[in-house]
Amino acid sequence: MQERQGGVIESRAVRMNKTAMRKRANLRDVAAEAGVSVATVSRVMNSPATVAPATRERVEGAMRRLQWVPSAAARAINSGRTRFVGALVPTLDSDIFARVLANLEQGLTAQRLSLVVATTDDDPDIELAKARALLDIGAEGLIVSGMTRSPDFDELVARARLPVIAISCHDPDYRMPTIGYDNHGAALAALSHLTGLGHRRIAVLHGPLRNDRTQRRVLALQGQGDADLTFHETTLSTAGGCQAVRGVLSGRRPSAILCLSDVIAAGAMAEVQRHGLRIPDDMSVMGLDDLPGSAHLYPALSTIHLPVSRMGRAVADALAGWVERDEKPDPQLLDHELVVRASTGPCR
Amino acid sequence: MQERQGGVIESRAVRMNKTAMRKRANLRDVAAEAGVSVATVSRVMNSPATVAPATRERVEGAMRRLQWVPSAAARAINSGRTRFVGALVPTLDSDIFARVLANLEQGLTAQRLSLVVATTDDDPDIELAKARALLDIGAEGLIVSGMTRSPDFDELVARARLPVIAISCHDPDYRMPTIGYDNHGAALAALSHLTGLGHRRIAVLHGPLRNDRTQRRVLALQGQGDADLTFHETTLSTAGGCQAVRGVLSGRRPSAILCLSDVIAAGAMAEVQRHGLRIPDDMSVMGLDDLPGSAHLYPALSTIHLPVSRMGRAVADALAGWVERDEKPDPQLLDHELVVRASTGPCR
DNA sequence: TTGAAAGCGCTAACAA
DNA sequence: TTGTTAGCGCTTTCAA
Repeated sequence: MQERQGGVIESRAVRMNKTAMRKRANLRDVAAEAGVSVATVSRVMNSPATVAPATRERVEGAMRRLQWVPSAAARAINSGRTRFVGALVPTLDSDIFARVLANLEQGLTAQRLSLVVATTDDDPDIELAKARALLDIGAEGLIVSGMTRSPDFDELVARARLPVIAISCHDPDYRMPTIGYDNHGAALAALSHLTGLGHRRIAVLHGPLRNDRTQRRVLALQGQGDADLTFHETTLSTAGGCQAVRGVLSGRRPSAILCLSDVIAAGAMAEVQRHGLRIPDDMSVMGLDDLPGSAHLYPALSTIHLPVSRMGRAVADALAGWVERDEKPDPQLLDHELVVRASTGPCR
Repeated sequence: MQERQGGVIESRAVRMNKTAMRKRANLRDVAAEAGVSVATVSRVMNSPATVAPATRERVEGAMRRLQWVPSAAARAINSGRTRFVGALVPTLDSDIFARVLANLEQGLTAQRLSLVVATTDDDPDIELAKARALLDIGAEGLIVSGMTRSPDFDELVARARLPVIAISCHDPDYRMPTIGYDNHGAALAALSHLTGLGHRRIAVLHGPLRNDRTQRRVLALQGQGDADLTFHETTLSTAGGCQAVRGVLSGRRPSAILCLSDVIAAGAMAEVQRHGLRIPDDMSVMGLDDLPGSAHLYPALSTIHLPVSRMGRAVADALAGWVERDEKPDPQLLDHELVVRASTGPCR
């Protein structure tokens, strides 16, 4: 079959001068075209200094003529590296994950790693399926959101001995390193800002409870007996905030609305104002996230700042270190911070 | 070296029963463990029906015991497929791209393709570098934004014979298929909504001109002599909108503000209201994009709806068809649409 | 139903 | 400075 192989190369080279080649050239084709061995071609790629200039030029000419592009798969099979990791996030359609991913991608790029994204819609089964798909295509590490996993997920990553980091949450005892903030504490901080202003009757608006970060925030508040809280679940969107506020205002009116996500708060504020109420005079509105836009709403939204950009960079470094140098990172807690702006005021 | 090979397998298998294996198991290890040939193991993976149940079970047991995970690279080298494509977008930190990518990812998933994302910050050189990186790791196709390319980009994709689609724009004569909307027409539609309401003195707020989509929108308006337009470049953010409005209101006051992106409009509306002006009575504000949140701002933003979700799905189908079945897609123009809400009113 | 063996495109050890 | 060649882990004929 050496014969056959030779024949194929020959016919390719011949055809090439007339019309488009039907197949991508490989190292052997380039070597044949340049009249050198495959090793020399490989050297031109990987250690050009060890190749005589004249030879190198001949090889480079051949590469150009054959429009040769190295095969990533072949390189990967030798190096054992694919140089990309996967991120499993609930949705891409959210300012908060966009910001995490933006920073993550930048941090990974600095380490010459690429980022594959996959969305889970907060469904552990989808997460599992997409994790499988990511492993199938060769992801060297994974980022997951929160701490709700499918049972099979753990077996999967254990088998593959895969670096995995959970983000947007914090729990040093979780079976994989977490890098994130304290959702429980952040929710409490938001509430105590309102109670500190004298608010007692407070409507709490939050997204779907199947998201465990949302769940933690809600649970944190449910433990607080000193305030009169009513909880309203809605979709994680401005539309959800609007809708929930319509419900809130149709009943016994609270003096403040605590939104456990800024997107919801944005919708809530708009709807409150559409009802002719002034913020914060007639109604205080508090958020939680601190999206880039929240400072520039009208009125500017008081909220809890979550360090998502910092988180993105931290995760990039942590995962890169794990993947590249086998350094398993420690769990990392990033502080949240109260940001008082114009949407909250004293109860009256 | 057959000896050596055998010896290594042996020692691995032996060690495995005592302590963790130092290396990931491969097909040969599994075959040896199960007492079958590598071909049989491969069949268990790819066409289980052709393997005797008893044999299959033995093999599956061996896979489990050795915690075997197939190598993506080895599979890729045989199939010539990596099953992922790359998207090059200016930024992830924007509602608009988040929404495109969300739909893109969903569409690709349906075709069993994964999505690698890379950000370019609207810089052709960064785009080129990241395109190289994506090819290096084996992307089978690329999505780029707009029509500004580095000269070397074309050579790169030509050499790799790589399917590439340009999005967020429309030009049937562009050297690669475009799937997107008519930025020129959308800007004109926004303007004519305002002029139709009687507005003549209009401040136009827009993002950085190095983005060619923004540039098209601006150029479209600059050709319009019948209105008195002043242009204000700012950052593509709510903060940018706020800041630009401060400049606008310090000069001769227009009766309307036309923002060529909704994010800018959101900031602009907030700042206008902070100056004590009512929208639309004292000032009309018009957007362009129609972000999910724009309908739920206060007041609800009049804007031009760009079909970004539809675009995401269309691109997914087009690129999948190209990559999987070599069907090069035709350019595709998606219609924009005027959405009149509460932020615009008659000039007075 | 199974196995032997030839590749896939590249890297790297070793020889010349 | 260059070439020969044995792998990397898998798929896929072809034979048995």
